[in-house]
Amino acid sequence: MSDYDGNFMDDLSPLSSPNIRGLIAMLDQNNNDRNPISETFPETNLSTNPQSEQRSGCLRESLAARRGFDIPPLEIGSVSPFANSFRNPILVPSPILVISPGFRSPLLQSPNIFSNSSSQIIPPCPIPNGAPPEMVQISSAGDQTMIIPNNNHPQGVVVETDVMNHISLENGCEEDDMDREYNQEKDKVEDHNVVVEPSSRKKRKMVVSNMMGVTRQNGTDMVIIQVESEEDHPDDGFRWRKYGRKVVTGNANPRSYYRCTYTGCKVTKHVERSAASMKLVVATYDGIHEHAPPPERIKKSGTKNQSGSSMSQDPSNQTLGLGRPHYSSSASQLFPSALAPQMDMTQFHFYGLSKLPSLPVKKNHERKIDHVIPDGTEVFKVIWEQLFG
DNA sequence: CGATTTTGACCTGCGC
DNA sequence: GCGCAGGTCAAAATCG
Repeated sequence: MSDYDGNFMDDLSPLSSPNIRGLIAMLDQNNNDRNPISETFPETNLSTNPQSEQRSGCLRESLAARRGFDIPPLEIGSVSPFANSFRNPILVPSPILVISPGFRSPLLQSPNIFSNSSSQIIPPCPIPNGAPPEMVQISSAGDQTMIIPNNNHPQGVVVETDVMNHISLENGCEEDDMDREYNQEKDKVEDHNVVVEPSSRKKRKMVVSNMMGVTRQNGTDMVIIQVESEEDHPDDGFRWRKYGRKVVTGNANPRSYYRCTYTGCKVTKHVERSAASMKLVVATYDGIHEHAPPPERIKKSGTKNQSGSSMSQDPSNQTLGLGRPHYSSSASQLFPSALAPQMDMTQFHFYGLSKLPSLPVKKNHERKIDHVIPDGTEVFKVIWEQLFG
């Protein structure tokens, strides 16, 4: 039996899993004079399109001024060297949070930090004063949001954003007042840089956002994660059986469909290479594992993991880190087990990571990944510092 | 021989 | 009603 099987349930004591309401109350106490994130996050998006930046920027500032806060000016150069490649006004640049091989972050594994969020009304989280736009937003349940200031990360999380392109097309997804206000005004702006037609019910379900987000949608258990991986099916700790493969429109790379092989588990996922970059694998998880990951199979030396179904003894292997955690991972080194926040990432969406309009794929145009998080735990560390630091 | 992948056919929902 | 697209089924093939 693995460490995980033996210990992880013991780590899930109520005290070790402060609920989000409590977390945010703590934040409020520490950040009384700061703007709530729910009002702030539209400004976290950056434009890389000079024209739309000009127009949307004015709108953004106008809206922000009405809300009583300032928006720091954007320096394009501080965002990403390939930000300028997104200039097509009808395309939404994909958010990029590049997670390197070996990613098995507690951020993606702890099951409870935002648990039961759909039924709660959560006060908005504050963010630091003067927070720059280069930040990773973590949001949940529409009214739960965390933002990770990008520049707090020692190596800089790669986040490409485009000004206020947060368009929720979720059927029944509630916009907050500012979003609604913004979208109404945005519609008046010609040549705004997003055109997304909700042409079907499935498409309506998607949320287009150029920011990296972690959000749980009411009534859904879908998570979309994009990672850099050479493997077509990166290890996520669970065992999967492939049951289908399909080429979908907008992506020449086939999508593979997997089902969790655990008896009774109905979690499915599909995995495809990003149309924008062959380096990126987009995994969409549907459902929540109600079981622990199976013990890791012992990989015989010299044999390939034939199934591609995610079992490996090699800690350097690619992981997506969904489901419940192996606390033998670096997570347990970052936090004492009793403090390690619990969050099941199958309860969140990473908006805009896969359901975005296709990016232009240019031959000989290689999108450079200039910053890669060496270990996903760093992402969580940043969140943790924001919450309790 | 069991587990897993492959792949064409089929099903379902949606827009027109 | 038809066509399209996404998702699933299931028999055959493959692998260890």
